[in-house]
Amino acid sequence: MKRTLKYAILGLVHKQEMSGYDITSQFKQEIGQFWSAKHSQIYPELKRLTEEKLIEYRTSITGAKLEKKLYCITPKGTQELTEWLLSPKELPETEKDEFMLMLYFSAAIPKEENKRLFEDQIAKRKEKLEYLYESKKSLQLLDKNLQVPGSHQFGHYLVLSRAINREESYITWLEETLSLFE
Amino acid sequence: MKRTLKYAILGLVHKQEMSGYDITSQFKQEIGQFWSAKHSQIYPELKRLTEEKLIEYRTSITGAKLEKKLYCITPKGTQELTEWLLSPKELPETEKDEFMLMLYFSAAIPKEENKRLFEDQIAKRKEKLEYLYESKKSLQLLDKNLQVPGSHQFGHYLVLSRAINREESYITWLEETLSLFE
DNA sequence: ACTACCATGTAAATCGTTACATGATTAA
DNA sequence: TTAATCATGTAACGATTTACATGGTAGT
Repeated sequence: MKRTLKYAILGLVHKQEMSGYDITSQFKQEIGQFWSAKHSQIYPELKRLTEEKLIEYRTSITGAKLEKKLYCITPKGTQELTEWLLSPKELPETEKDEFMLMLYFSAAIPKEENKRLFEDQIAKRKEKLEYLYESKKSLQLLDKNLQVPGSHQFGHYLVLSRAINREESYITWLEETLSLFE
Repeated sequence: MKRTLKYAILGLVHKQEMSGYDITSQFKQEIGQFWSAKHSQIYPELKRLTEEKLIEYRTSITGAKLEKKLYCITPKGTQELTEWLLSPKELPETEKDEFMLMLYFSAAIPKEENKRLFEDQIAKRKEKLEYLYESKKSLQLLDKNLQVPGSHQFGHYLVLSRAINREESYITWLEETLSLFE
């Protein structure tokens, strides 16, 4: 009875009118670091939220025939979104990480293989971090007051900032731990 | 076709003979920070792995009638476990975090409410961190050479160490970000 | 013409949680 | 005797992914 996708969609259409395709695109942007869904999950959820009268849509035509449904939030939807936003969030008991699961059993493989796997993971995380730095740079060009609560892009800033912090601290730990093998 | 639970179970029964109940208990310990499953998912998976001849079991009786099935890994199971351990792990596109999803939309609620939610999250993460520190302390009493690769408890050390790093860096970010609101 | 992208949906399978269901053992 | 823990399973539901399925638009 958590229905987090429901609130993710309500939050997005609260910001502005959006199609299912637009929501799918958003989950490929910054917020996708912390929540996402495939279009095959989004379209049925949009239908359900419409039935629940939390959102509604108008139809817009692009070109000659291409139809899209632009969803916006209803007052009832805003009410439920606000309640969710204000509710304290419990910590998940488990934050799954396949690499760490592997490490837990890594006594079963040779030290050299362990080092190789650490190096591979560090390279991948550094690549992702570079991409996050670039995203933050682009965002800063758009908005000088980025770090001020209430600035237009503050939500974007928060997720990028935390995504960077998450990667940086993971990489630091990987590097420090790899050095134990040397 | 990922079947991560399969490898989690193979890894556990590779360490030592174990019942479904024992596996469930393990997921409530350190490794549960990075992977877990409920018993309702574990028992069917044990059945499946047995059919696939990756594990096998003997029956043991406690007291007068209480039966338990003690599973161990087969050579075929060890083979598949090793292949998985040696394979580089892709980064997940999304590492879900409901608190961060909320923050992305938090422009919709008052600054004071934001601060309250940050403080709540910091308190919860600090409480968890204290528990992790205590676990590490207990582990250090068991094993002086903890931080040496190859030490008996090295797998435990790695997961605890990373769990602590993860909480510490999250808390640091939360505190720094909260200060932007002041 | 062709490619990348826009746009929406459904079906099937898998993964994961909550609830249902039962019974034994151990220590206070 | 009663509560906590040991022990194993299934059923129903919900969440998520992969695959199936179709067609339009815009730029080169």
